[in-house]
Amino acid sequence: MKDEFICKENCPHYKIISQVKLTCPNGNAIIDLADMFKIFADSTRLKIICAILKQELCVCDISELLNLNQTTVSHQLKVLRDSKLVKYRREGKQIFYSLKDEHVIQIISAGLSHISEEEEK
Amino acid sequence: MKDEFICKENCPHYKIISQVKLTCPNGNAIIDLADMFKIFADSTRLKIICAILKQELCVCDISELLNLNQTTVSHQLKVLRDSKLVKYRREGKQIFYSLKDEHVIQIISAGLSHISEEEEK
DNA sequence: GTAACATATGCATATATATGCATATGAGAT
DNA sequence: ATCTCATATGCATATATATGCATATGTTAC
Repeated sequence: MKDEFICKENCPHYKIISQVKLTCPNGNAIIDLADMFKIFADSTRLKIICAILKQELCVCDISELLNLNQTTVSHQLKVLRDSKLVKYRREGKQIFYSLKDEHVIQIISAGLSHISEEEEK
Repeated sequence: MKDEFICKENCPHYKIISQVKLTCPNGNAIIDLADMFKIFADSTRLKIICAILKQELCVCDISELLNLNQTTVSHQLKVLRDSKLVKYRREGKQIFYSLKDEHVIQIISAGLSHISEEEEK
């Protein structure tokens, strides 16, 4: 990628750019943030999250409720476990999942309020 | 997908399930929400968003600042335009992009506060 | 008009990932 | 120990999407 032909002298506003560089989150934080949003970027996972938003449910309940294959639910629950968004407890043969903290609710409601405002326009 | 062999009589907690069905966002809202989070789920787009968080920048500035190919930046700006998260204005040959509203900042800071709390643990 | 520049877009490709089948694991009941 | 049930996991596959090259579009200057 040659940078000579890209508006080197004319265009870039160097003073602004150096200011922005200071205030931007650093590269790792950005990647962590993107990884976190990836978790919410799948409708199946979002449905699961919403299902356990207010109470714990076992895997089978979630499958039944959302009309999803048990395998699919387990796969996505693993993703949610790995990203530490859910906790779980065993009770006999069943495993009950629930949300780990309140941040999830904040993130989702921030998203929902954006969506709903878009619809008004 | 046969539903007979899935814990039909033993497991599902039908009363809870019917309650949850009432409180869950409906399918379309979930899909819209997932689509919105998809936008934030890519580090290149997040970088671009952060770059224009506080002031407008032209495409060339963004490429320069983030050390990204101009084509890549244009592609991702198109995604952001299509999802109505950014606005833009032309000034001569250059086009300046900026954020469209405050929701973006709320969503990102909700995400950031989750990230930073995770690190403390 | 043409040349130069800033940005956008079509196409091809590489990479990620969501899903489902088959099967493994782990727990209770007999 | 064996059977059944609830859940998890390995593997294969289909789909989505991020990127870059080549090129098109739109603007200014001459």
